[in-house]
Amino acid sequence: MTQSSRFATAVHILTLLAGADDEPLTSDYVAGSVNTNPVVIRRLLGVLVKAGLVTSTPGGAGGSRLARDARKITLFDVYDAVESGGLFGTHSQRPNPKCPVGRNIAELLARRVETAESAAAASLRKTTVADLFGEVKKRT
Amino acid sequence: MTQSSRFATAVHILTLLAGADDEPLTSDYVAGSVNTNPVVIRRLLGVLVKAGLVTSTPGGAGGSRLARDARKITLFDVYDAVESGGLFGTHSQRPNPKCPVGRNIAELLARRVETAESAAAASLRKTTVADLFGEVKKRT
DNA sequence: TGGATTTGTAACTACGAACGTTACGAACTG
DNA sequence: CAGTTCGTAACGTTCGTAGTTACAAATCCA
Repeated sequence: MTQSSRFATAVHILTLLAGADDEPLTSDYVAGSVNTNPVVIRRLLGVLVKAGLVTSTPGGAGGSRLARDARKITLFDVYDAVESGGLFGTHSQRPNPKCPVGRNIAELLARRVETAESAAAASLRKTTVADLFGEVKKRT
Repeated sequence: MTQSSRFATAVHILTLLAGADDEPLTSDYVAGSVNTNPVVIRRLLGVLVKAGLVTSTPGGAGGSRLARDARKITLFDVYDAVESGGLFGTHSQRPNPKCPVGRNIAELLARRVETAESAAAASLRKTTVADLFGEVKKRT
């Protein structure tokens, strides 16, 4: 499992921005909804800016907004932006190359893992931030 | 990402056992191929025993062997046995319930995440330990 | 122009997970 | 009975994440 909360938090942030109708939201406001420290939010927003999903402006009346239509931001885009490394862990030490299994297992397993990750990615691509915000609105 | 090496190591162990033709392998021998400490292997073997994938016997001429045919052990079985928790992390703090997004986002996201995890699980079910050992043998 | 606001980022602490290691009792074989 | 091996407890190290404080830089508005 990706055992950081970055993906969930990033989705939360983007859903908030999707509902702000292009009004900039401050990291303080977002932190209030996520229930964490504004710096944690700003760190994550920095990554989202680099990924081209968000724009931020400092100063009075500053804040962050979506860089593009929420219908064009999929959950995979979000995952890809904020999580590094795959869904599955790999060997921590290089296995013994003198053993036939040790010499080959990492590569053979990596193939299957990549296939599984692709399947998960395809699934994540089916939902957009706009979809999530739409469901939130329906529940209001 | 599941950032432990337990899944990869467990697959490695089971592939070794699959090639042992029902001869018991010691944790010392397995540790030599995985390139780690025997206790790490025994800890993992304990989990695999509990999951019904492996049997172990102590004493001289003891060791571990597969509890069932390697063709009946899928990568999902292995993952499920040794990794707890999902592929994706969740919010570390409960979001603010006074905010419509905060109140709903965790549950709405969880649905999509479960779907993605199911897709990955289905993919892992397509490969067995016997498949991996077969490919190792082909490369020998 | 000057003060207030907000971002961006560095630095630090706290916490928990994973791994490696040592140690030793229990179980089993020959 | 001696030797082997597992099972497990205990401990230290390392690493990533989250939270916090602090402050410079950028921007807006009166």
